[in-house]
Amino acid sequence: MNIGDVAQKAGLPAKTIRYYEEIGLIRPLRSGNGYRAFRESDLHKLAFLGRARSLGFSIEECRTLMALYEDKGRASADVKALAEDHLRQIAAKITELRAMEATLTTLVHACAGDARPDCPILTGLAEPGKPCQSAD
Amino acid sequence: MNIGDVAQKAGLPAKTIRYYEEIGLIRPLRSGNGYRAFRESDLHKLAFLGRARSLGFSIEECRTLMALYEDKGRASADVKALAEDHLRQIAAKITELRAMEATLTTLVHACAGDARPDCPILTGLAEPGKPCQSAD
DNA sequence: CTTGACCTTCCTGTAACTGGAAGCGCCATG
DNA sequence: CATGGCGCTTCCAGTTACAGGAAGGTCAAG
Repeated sequence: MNIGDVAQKAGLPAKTIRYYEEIGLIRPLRSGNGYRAFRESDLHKLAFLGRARSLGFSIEECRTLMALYEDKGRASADVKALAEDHLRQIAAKITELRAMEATLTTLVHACAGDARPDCPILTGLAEPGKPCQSAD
Repeated sequence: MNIGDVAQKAGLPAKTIRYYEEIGLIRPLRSGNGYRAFRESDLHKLAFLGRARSLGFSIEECRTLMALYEDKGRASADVKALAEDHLRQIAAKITELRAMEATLTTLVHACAGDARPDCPILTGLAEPGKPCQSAD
């Protein structure tokens, strides 16, 4: 399979696939003409990566997940720990976003949104009183 | 005021303040020794920026907000539109994160998390069936 | 033989900073 | 007066996970 085929089947851009090879997540063979020659196993890995990425795992986390996936002697506890850690990160992000949403919603509701210049959103940003955590 | 003072008062790293000057968000004066000389108005702007950033506005959105803030003839509708648009982005992000959270939570609950290699998390990632949207 | 789709590599750019090196200014102490 | 140490300066590199695009090789069809 050439890169276009796997890109189509895995639902990933060819650019991304080349990038994944560059950083060592996959190691496709090469044809005589220099084209990448993907095996079924490469496609399988790419699909795995695509799904892991879509769940928000970072590239490095995906690398670890792939290693665990290929290690037939792994302990499921290791996988679970990684997933739970990631889940905590997701939850934290949601909490942060909800705080932003709440504050901003309040400001938006207070704003008339007409042709006049008076704007509680701007004064809310200008005045102290709401440090509004910016964790990450 | 030197940069250390405003960094302290605005709650922003000095590095960030230099960066904001570099991209034209602020224009502090300079003392004879080459040090940045911040006025109260600069500090005020930095605090404004810090709060806007903490609400998740991008740098470019902050630039627009600052311009609106300084335009005494602005229409509050313009500010509100920007804020509402941002609010939609936040809501979309939350929705996306919640979908990830739900899927991953299901997988995690199905995983024993012991010393055995059997792991529903890995098989869930490996098998097709859950495209798991990765919008942004 | 040419055209066009597909492939290759390489370089640049993104957002919003962070870290660090090299070097000057300023204040205080010995 | 010399020296230390902190604070300031600029500039360069690195971060994440790719995307865009240029320049050029390959392959099948007409």
